[in-house]
Amino acid sequence: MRTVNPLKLEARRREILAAAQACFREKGFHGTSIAEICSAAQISAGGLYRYFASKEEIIAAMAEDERELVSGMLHEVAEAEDFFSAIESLFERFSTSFCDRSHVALAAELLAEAARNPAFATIARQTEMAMVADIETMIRAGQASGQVDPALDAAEAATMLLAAADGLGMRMVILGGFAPEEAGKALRNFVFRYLRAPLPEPGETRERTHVRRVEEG
Amino acid sequence: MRTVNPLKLEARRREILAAAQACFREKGFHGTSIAEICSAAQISAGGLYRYFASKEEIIAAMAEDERELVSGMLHEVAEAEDFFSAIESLFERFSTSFCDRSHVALAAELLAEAARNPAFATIARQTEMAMVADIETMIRAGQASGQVDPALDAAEAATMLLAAADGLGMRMVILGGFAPEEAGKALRNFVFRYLRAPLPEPGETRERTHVRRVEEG
Amino acid sequence: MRTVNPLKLEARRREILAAAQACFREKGFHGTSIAEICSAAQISAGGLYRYFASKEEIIAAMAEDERELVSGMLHEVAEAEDFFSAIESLFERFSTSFCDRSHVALAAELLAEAARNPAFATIARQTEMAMVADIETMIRAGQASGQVDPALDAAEAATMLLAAADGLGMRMVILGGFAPEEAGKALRNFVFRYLRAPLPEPGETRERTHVRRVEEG
Amino acid sequence: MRTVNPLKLEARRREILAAAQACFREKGFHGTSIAEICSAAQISAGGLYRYFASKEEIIAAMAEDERELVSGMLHEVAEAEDFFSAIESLFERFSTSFCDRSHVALAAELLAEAARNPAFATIARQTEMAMVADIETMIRAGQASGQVDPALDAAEAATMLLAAADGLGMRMVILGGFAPEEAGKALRNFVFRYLRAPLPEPGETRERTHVRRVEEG
DNA sequence: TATGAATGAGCATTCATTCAT
DNA sequence: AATGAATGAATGCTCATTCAT
Repeated sequence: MRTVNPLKLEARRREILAAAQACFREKGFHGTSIAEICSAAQISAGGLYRYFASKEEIIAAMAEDERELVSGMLHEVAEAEDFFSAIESLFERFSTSFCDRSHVALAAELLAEAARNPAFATIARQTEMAMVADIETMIRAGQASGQVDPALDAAEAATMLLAAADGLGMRMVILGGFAPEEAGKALRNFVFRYLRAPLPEPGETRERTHVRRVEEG
Repeated sequence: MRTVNPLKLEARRREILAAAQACFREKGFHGTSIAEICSAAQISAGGLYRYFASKEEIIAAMAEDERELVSGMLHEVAEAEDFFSAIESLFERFSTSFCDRSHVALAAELLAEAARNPAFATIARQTEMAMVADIETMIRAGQASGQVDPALDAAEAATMLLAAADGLGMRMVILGGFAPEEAGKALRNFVFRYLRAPLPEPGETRERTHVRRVEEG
Repeated sequence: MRTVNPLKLEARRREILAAAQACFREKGFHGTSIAEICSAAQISAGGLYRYFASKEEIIAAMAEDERELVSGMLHEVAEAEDFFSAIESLFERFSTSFCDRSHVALAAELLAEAARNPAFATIARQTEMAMVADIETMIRAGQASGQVDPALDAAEAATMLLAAADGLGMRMVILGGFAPEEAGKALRNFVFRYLRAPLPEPGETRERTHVRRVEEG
Repeated sequence: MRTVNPLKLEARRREILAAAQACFREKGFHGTSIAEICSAAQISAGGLYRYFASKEEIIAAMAEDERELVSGMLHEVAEAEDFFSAIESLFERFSTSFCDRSHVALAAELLAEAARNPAFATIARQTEMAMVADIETMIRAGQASGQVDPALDAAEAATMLLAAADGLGMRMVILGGFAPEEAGKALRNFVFRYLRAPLPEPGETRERTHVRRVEEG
């Protein structure tokens, strides 16, 4: 008698997911058929349905995978001892992985789907909350160290930061003639201006520890 | 009768477009069938195809309509005599029309489509360029009047602003429990912090014409 | 009050027919839409239906036109005083007008249609009968003059001749690599061999007026 | 189950093809819908498309089937030891299988399609070439045995023979009142007259082995 | 357990024909 | 007499999903 091997099962599941992701990136959710995923994952249609109950579930699982990946990365970044190095590391990741056309296309599609489908909305919300929480932590650290304006609401600022990065990423991909470095510079510029602690009022003698001014324009 | 009536034709076209938009808002591009649009527009399938060559063309026409609407609105706003009143007017519009769930869903879907389909990408690009141009004008006016940091690159700032508004709007809709006023406040807060002219260095005696500080948190 | 001008009506009808024929030649019956014919004939859909009750009727009318043309031509040829010059003239026409790809395509399509549709079959039959009759006349003349074997059934031979020409024409167009001159030569070769009077038996003293031998191979 | 059964697949494919052929024979290519074929083959629309990529491919496959059938038959006939028995066998087949109205209708339609569609043209060309080759062989044998005029170009004669048979078959179907036997007789008459070796000139003493004269008219 | 053949509703699109004007 | 907008049934084809083996 064959015992079910849950590890092998999980491994196969991840293989399918990876294949699906590759397809989705290339052709989008609506442009990818189950048959194509089956081909890519070297599995039969019937077989695939032992791992996922529907196409929607595949998309959702993939989205959740992505969520864990991004969340993990962010969490890691947020644990950097210093606010400054954390934010720098963040920029780097942004330029590195967010520049990919297919990644942004997928994100946009996921967002569009989430706007209609509660199941996806839940996943998106969870991702968002986790990310906001991590960035919020970073910002609070920055506030504690005097690098970030203490008057800012950390949660709001975190959301804002994500929103800006998101919007910029999409513009980068859709507008085409828009280099990743430019986007990176614009984002960095925005972050520092938005978060910066105000200059000390005349007479005050506070250390200038706040986020350094960046060359603009 | 002999005379072709281009007005009536155009009117019918707009009716169909409006019906299509309503369908798309409710169920999305992929969730709406031509038959549904026909039902909504009270026209037969064959009739519809006298006005549009394909479903894609309907979507594109609708997107362009939206483009003209938004561009027009923005242009109007940008022509306000004063930077401050312009930006206030902008916030108001943002809260009023961008709050609509279906509107954002449509925008997200369009974006997702634009990431794959060059025809839509072109439309999106044109919209974006027109909007950036108008906001750039606004920002330059603000820089001239000393309300906006002259060190800022106006075009970059305009793009940034749109990106942030976009990202925020989508978060508002997808995160659900996120009130328009909060989003509005967050956006306003962002804009003023991002655009504000630096405080005069100690010793300088410059009028404090820059964007007033807003209560935060 | 406008009087109906039957001449003008007939003229317009022929214009439409000519336009339709051009379309059919280019794209075939099934590949041509009424709308295309309307475009080509510069007439509205409604207008066209004042002249013809259906698409089928247009095809039929065109076929009948063709019939009259071909019949007329053949009749003219058949009236040549001499069998030999008649048959030569026929070969020339064959090479000239039957070589055209679109002509053969149309003929093939008409034949296919006639095999299913009695209305077309009738037209085809009439054409055929008229042509057979004329060629029969020619052959009889040839028999009278001793150029054609008197033992031949003239009607059968006429049908045979048409069949061979038809089949050869289609092969020429469909097989492609097959020059009109080759086809012409093959046809001529066939006709002379098929029709030729037998050589006089030894001892007979008959003038050698029969169809001259053609160089073969 | 694990094993793919290519035999069963092929069998089902042939079933579908047979059903399609029946439909096409009855109503023609354009008059037969995929739904009708599905009904006849007892298969769903989706199922059918597992075997054929398009309606066109079904027609093409059927045409190729026919090609193999006819080619095979001809090849068999051509291998007869004696020219005379081969040609007799051919006439018999012609009368037997070419007499069928639906068969000729199909052939005519295929020809019409081939005149416009290169894919069909290729198939038609291959069929033709195979048939010509076989008949050419027959004719050469006849020339070797002195039954056929050695002056004839065998390839040309083979084409001519097919053309005549084709044209005659179509006339038979389209003209309606035209019995298979008459057509058969006409064809035989044609073949013998066309192929016959010339009578020996007076003085020559050659055996009269050439094709025997047939009673005419 | 895995296969892949089969399903069948659903889709966008076409087009000969009609008819109010 | 002529227009051209409108019809609507029909078409070829797709694809997520099921199930006998």
